[in-house]
Formats: sequence, structure tokens, C-alpha cells
Amino acid sequence: MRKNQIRINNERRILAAAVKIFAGYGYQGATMRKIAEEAGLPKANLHYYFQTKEQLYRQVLDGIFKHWLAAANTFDECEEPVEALRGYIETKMGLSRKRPLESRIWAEEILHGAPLIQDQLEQTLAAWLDTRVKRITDWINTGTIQAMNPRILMYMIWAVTQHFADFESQIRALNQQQNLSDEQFAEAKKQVVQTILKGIGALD
Amino acid sequence: MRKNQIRINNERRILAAAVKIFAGYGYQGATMRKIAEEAGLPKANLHYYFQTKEQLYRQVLDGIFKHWLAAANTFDECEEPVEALRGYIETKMGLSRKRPLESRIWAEEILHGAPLIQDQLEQTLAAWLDTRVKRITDWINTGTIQAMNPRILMYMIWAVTQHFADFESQIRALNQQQNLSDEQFAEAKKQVVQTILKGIGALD
DNA sequence: ATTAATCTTGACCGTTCGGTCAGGTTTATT
DNA sequence: AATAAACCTGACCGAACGGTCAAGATTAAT
Repeated sequence: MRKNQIRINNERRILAAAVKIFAGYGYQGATMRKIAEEAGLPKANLHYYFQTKEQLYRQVLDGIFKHWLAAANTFDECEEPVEALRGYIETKMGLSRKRPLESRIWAEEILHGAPLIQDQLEQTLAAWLDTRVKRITDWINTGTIQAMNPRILMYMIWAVTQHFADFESQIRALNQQQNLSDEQFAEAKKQVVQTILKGIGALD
Repeated sequence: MRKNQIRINNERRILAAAVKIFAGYGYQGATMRKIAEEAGLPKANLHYYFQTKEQLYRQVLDGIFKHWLAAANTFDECEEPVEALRGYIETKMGLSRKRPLESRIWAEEILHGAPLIQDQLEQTLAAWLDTRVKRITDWINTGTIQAMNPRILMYMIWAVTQHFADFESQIRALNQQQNLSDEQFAEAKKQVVQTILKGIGALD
């Protein structure tokens, strides 16, 4: 089967390098030279596989969005609000721990007005959010959890979970110049889940 | 008295323009030409008042940090944990509403590893956080609020409040392409306060 | 073995970047 | 009124950027 193996390998290498460089320097700060160096390939070779810097960046964003949506489906696996929300928060915390670079690229794109992903936000993400809002609304209407604005709850969950990836360097500076250890991160995850679930009246 | 009035006026104009451009495009994406255009001055004039782009950017960051610390003192005005935390959260939410550009510049700097403000984070911010952590720890030890890690609580507060500035374009895309109205923002502020305070067992 | 398709790359190009500077203008001081 | 200090700015510079290209090397297909 191994057709186009060279192309597949090189595209993967370039995309991996691009994630590192875009996350570290931002879209404008990243240069094709740096990405090429990180990938261990000549710059002209990058342009053979990806015509422009913007196209390479778009593919990186697409990959992040797919990851994001796939992980987000944790939300639907449980009927119970407590377990659905707990699972979702823990999954998002896990993503921040394991793929912080992708979270930062996403954050930077949003920060600057989401010029390239506005359509995805308004279409795909808005639809995804709508169905989850409906589920939460059902829980509220059946008295399973207390009344609240479900959108604001989701914003809070995104904010807190992604903060541990996006603001990693600030947290490190406030933690004796050490990244959070596995134990510290596990404690953070637990406290985040506890605070949010208790905060919406789903615990105790 | 009005000595150096020209200098004072022009520096203010340039700094205001720089905040807009740095927030909209990031450090690398911002150009001295764009800032000059926004300020309505020739580019060479910017270099008369600020020798380099980096110096201009540093002054912008300094201003943001001072704002940030000044507002943060809300935390100390109340003895009671509920009112101290409520006041702090509401102040931070107000900052996100009134000065979202500054929040975004700060976020972008952290996102890329805080290359220019690492010292301030490790010195000033770390010290600020330490004293607040001690206050919270006292509340915990006297049984006023439940046991928790105070640092993680502060991270959560920062994450949620700043999210409404930093991810404004995402929230807008999920809100029928409209920025949050004053009523919606007030609702968000209320729910954020409620969720966090209840989440740490300080309410009900 | 030959041909076609794909891949590789050093050298190069036009553009834009941050920054400089000389010389003119305006404002403050005496 | 004269001098000094501060301010202003069009024109310019070297460096670095994204991107191109022609010519050669490698791999796949026949």
C-alpha cells in the first residue's frame, strides 16, 4: 500500500515542526526558515508540499480543530450531568497537559480576531455548542442541576482548562520556575472539577 | 507648569496607538508604520520618542502591569473572604470589559513564553500572589472557607475573568456575531462570581 | 532499460521591515 | 531679537521576509 510514503512522511514532519514554531513565535513571528530548520529540510522543500505559509498555517489549525472536536465528544458519553461535565473537564485538562502547543496556537488565533477560523467558529463550533447547551438546558428543566446560563458555564470551562496550557509560562514563573509536576497538575484538575461542579450546585 | 507638554501629548498618543496595534496584530505582526498611521504621525517621529519598537512595547507592557496591580488591590479592601473575592472577581471582570486590548497584549506575551516580562512575573507578581495566598490560607485555617489550594483558585479567577477579553472574538462568533451586550456581560459577571464563590464553599 | 513522475535544493527576487540621519521648523530661554 | 533647545520628517539603508525557479536526483511505472 505504502504509496506516496515520502509525501506522507515529509508532510507530517513539516506539520510537526510548524506546530512548534507557530506556538512559540505566533503566526507573524514564525518564519518559513525557522520551520524548515526545525523540520531539518531546506526551505524550498516546504514550499513544494505547502504552497504558502498561510496554507501551512491553515492545515495546522484544521488539525487542532479536529483534535478539539474529537475530544469534546466526551461530553456526550454520559447521561448524568455530573459525570458528563466531569469527563469533559478532565478531558480538556488532559489536552492542555498533553498538547499545550496546539492550545496556544488556537488561543493566539482567537486573540487576534480569528481571521482565518471565523467561519469554523460560526458554523461548526456554534452548532456543537448549541446541542450541548440544549442538553444542559434539559438538565436544568428536569431539576437535575440548578438554573444558570449554559453558555457561560461552557466559557468558564474552556477558560479554566485552557489556561493551564496558554498561561503555562506565567504559572511556571509563579511556581519557583518549575512547570507543574504531575502531582500538582492532578491536584489542579481535581480542584477545577470540584469547584465548577460544586459551583453549579451539582455536588453536595 | 505645562513643561514638555508636546512630549507628554505625543507620547500618550503613540502609546495609545501602540496598544491598539499590538493588541490587534501581536508584537511581530505590529509594524511601526501601522502604529504611526494609527497615531497620525510620521514613522520617524515615533523613533524620536521611543528609540526602538521593543522599547515602545516594553512601555506598553509596563503600563498594563501597573493597571493590573492597581486594580488587584481590591483584594485587600475587605476582611471577609466572600466580599474580598467577590470584589476582586468583579474588578477583574470590569477590566476585561473596559480594557480588553491590554488583556490581549498581556496574554500574547505570556503565550509566547513571556520573554520580556519574566522578571516582573517572578519578582513582583510572585510576591503579590504570595501575600494573597497567605490571606486565603488564613481564612482556610480559621475555618472561614473550605480547604483548597489557593494558587489554583487564583489561576481559575484569572483564567475566567480574562477569558472574556482574550477570547472576545470567539464569544462573539458564538453569540450571533454580536459582542456581549451590557446585560449579557452583567449576567456573566454574576454567574462567574456565583459559581466560583459557591464552588469553594463560601456561599450557601 | 527506459521513460515519466515525483522530489530536492541553492541561488535568486521583489517587498517590507526596523531603524537612521541630515536639515528644516517650531518652541523656550535670555 | 538672538540663541539654544526641542521637535519634525522625507529619503534612505541593510537585513530578513515569503516565495520562485531551473536543473539535478531519486523513485515508480512500463
